[in-house]
Amino acid sequence: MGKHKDNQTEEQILTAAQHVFQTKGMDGARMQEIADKASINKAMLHYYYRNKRLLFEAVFKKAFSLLAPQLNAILNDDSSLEEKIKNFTHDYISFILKHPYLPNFIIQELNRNPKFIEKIKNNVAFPDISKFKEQVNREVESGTIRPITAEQLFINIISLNIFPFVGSPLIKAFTNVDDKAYKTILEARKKEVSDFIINAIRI
Amino acid sequence: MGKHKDNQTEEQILTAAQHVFQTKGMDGARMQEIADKASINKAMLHYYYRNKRLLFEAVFKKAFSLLAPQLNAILNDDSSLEEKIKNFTHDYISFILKHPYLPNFIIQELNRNPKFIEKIKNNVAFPDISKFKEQVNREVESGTIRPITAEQLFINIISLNIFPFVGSPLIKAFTNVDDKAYKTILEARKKEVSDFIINAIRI
DNA sequence: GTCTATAGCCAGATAGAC
DNA sequence: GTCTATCTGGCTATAGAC
Repeated sequence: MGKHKDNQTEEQILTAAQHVFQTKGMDGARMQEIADKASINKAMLHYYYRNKRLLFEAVFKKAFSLLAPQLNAILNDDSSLEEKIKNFTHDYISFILKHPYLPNFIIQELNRNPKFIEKIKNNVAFPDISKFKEQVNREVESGTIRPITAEQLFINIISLNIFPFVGSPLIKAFTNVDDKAYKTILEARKKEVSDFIINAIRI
Repeated sequence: MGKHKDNQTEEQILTAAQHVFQTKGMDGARMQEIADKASINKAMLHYYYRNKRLLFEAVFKKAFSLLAPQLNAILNDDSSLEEKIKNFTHDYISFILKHPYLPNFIIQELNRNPKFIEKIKNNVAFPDISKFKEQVNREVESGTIRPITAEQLFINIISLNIFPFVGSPLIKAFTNVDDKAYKTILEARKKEVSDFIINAIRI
């Protein structure tokens, strides 16, 4: 960003690239398709981002930096655990309903290249679990929730929130619901998920 | 299968293809790499499977037909709901620990091409949720578990089971654990997940 | 900054000998 | 059935005019 005079073209490219990479993946994406979507020609892509890999990384970093703040909400604020779970599931599902492609994109590309996460750690605000960990441990010790490690609870929370988006084709097929009905189910999960978790850890 | 005289070569190819497709995906996989892994040459791949797409589909169907029976365990047997959840989470996590690449492969390729599931439905035993649905509804009506729709419970169960594998690079990074420690966490989930679910739905 | 034309490479697929 | 050699197309990337 800011290296060139015309930020508008740069943004156009990034938006087009985002769309193509997120639906086709790094290997399946075609520079020509990105150029067409951005209403420019291939040469411009290279002029602005040098090569396909760098363009991809720009898209990935942008996508990741949209997701990270969402996670920090549950990890690093001062509300009670129950409050946090309620707010997080509601906000997170609302957010992903607006960007349904995001979680799958991130996960797919991290699985393709796990080392990639190291590059990201240096570039975007990276969530930190330590505060959440202390909070969970405190509540377990004081007996206000059932015994559970912070890691397991964290995994449960993000599994229940993220998987319904990542695994949607699978779930739709198994439950035999169409796109519209599935959207309704996801909407209901804004409340359903927090109820489920809170019941699970309540004494 | 069975179209050629030499089933051994066919199996060799399928195993090699499985490995390459599951780590690189359809677009990232190279026929040359598959040939090398199978200790044959590229021409043989085409002789046995005609083209890349058909080879991929053979691999995908085989992978899917490994997963489907696992799901039927929770959907279509006669044990109690609590029993089912216990058995399923334990067996499923044990199974995936042996095939950790499987869920991500299935999900990744279904997201890349959602229509693909239609082809699968005709070829492999496909899980059916209707029996599970009746069972959950009965238990909710009789007041033995908290009110929840069968679809939401089903989504919760498979989310808690599958996501920790699919999202492992992400979770490892957030929780700051290495591969070995993560394996331990997954082992613990054989019990952790069913406890969590049963607490969540218990009155 | 933006374009057209093209270089250069690589991967999937096939021909044809054995 | 198995191999080597090769075709063909498509894709990233660049050269160079404007």
